[in-house]
Amino acid sequence: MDVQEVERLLRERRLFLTPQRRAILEFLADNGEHPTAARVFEAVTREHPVTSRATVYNTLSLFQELGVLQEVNLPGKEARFDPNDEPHHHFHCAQCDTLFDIPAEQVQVAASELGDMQVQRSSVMFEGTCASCAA
Amino acid sequence: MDVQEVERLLRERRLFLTPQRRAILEFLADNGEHPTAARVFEAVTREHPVTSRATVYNTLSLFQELGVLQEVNLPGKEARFDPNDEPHHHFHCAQCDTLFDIPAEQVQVAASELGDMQVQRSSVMFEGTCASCAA
DNA sequence: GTGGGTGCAAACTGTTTGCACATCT
DNA sequence: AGATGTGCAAACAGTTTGCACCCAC
Repeated sequence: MDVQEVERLLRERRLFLTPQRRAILEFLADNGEHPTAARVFEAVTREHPVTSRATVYNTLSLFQELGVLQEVNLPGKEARFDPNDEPHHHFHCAQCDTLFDIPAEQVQVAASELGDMQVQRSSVMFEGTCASCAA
Repeated sequence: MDVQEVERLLRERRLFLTPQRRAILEFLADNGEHPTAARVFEAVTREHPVTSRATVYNTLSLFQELGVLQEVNLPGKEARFDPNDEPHHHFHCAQCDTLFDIPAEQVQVAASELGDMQVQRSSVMFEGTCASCAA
């Protein structure tokens, strides 16, 4: 997720890059931790004490529409947001609940016999125990 | 998901096979539609008019603990429940929102370089347009 | 000036919980 | 009999919505 790129997309749609949006954007841009909406809110209010949850959710939805952000859902967990725009998959550690990115090159998915279904995207979720939990 | 098998697992744990549990079980057993909790509730109350949502949720959780049921989550959607105990993956049609099972044999997932992560399960979610929506 | 955007609080949805009563073995 | 399960309603968490005010262009 690239700040410049998002700025361009916003301009293209005649949408403002407000301070709140910029703050959320900058927080996400260099964040590999798949934060929840609550984490984003917390981080943003640290710099912008007056910010509302609604704005955070609005912005997260907007960024999803712009295609620069993806929502990841796990049963019984809050949604996590994933700003990684390289094609990739995920590994979820059942012990510590961390979500890791797995570069697409490291995973091969091959499907035969999907009939007439048109696949636009495929994502793999690995479940298991991460290195530090295994130790 | 096999009725006999679940009965056995319940007995093993000294748990009752109550009429409600049986009704939920039978509804799920031959159901390939990945129903939501609400759909299960609806179906069960058709035969057992007095049944509570709580019981449905309790039972669905119990069945998950027994390992005969899996929850499938998609962003912004209610949880779906999947009684298919053959290893398989999913195809989600973005148009009609249907969730299809894709037998595991039709999909190959190969991962290299997962480091010390211990993979216990992996599931692939395909997103796209199903045959009837494409027509 | 005018289309967005924002904050706030209330609404909403899906799910969980607490508790008295009922049921299964 | 006694553990387990149930229904009900209230609580809950996360998210969305309505609305009045505000701000960037």
